[in-house]
Amino acid sequence: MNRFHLPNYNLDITLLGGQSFTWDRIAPDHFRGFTSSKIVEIKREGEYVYWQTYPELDDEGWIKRYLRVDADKGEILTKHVGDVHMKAAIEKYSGLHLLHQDFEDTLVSFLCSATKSIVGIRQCVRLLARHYGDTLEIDGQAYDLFPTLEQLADVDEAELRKLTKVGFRAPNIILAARHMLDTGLHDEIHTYDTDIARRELMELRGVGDKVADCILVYGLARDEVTPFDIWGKRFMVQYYGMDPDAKYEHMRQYTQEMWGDKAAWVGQYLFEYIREAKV
DNA sequence: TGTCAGGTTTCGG
DNA sequence: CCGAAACCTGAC
Repeated sequence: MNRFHLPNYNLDITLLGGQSFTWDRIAPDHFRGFTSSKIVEIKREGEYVYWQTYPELDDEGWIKRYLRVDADKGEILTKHVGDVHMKAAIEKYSGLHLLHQDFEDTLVSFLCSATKSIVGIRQCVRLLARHYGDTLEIDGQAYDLFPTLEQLADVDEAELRKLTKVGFRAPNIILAARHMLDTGLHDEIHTYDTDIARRELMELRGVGDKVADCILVYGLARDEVTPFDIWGKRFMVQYYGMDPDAKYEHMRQYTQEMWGDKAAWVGQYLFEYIREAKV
């Protein structure tokens, strides 16, 4: 396997937290994940990570982008460590990092997420991969890949519901896949300003404020965005005295003022922190 | 068994 | 605009 130096990067909380749903811990500090194009293996030993990509081997550019190894987390965190809640979150999860996943996979993953727990979303994406994704054979072992937009655009809705537990989200997934292929948005959106990208995403059925913001952060690496789910609302209320009835747009404004272009990082830390705290 | 999730849409006021 | 109910499914 390949390796590079990657200190202070917690694979557990980063790969298995609320960002991605396609990673499994196959041994302590050892993970395997799937995307629509790759099976990936990552293992930590000390300050190094050992890794391999399949079927294209040694795709260092891809993995460094996915893990965002170039993001200067030190600068991001020292800037906000003066905040008492962030200080506690950083002490507990100093190795938490943001991921930059494939846009298409992120879109479909978060279309599955509405009113589902992390466990439920993980089940959904595995069933999607099992039934609709390609299979990749590595050392005689078969692995499922995340389905592509082309594959999802062609599925039968009734069959999708029956096979995958996506339930009422089934038509949203199919329509989103077709919309992307019809318009080319999945290629173009990478170049759009964040507000324009959000507006385009929210045109999709099944994409509201929160899902759009998740896709912006985890699939397009827009660091100025904080997605607000129930946990995000909780930390805004409990830590920053926000009115429990505050509207999404109001919370967005407030975090923009507090955290600016690092809002996604701060939000991710507080999210993992309050979620673990179980309130 | 019943309730409620890491939401969004739709419908009624 | 704003609040409330319905929606699939699994977990508690």
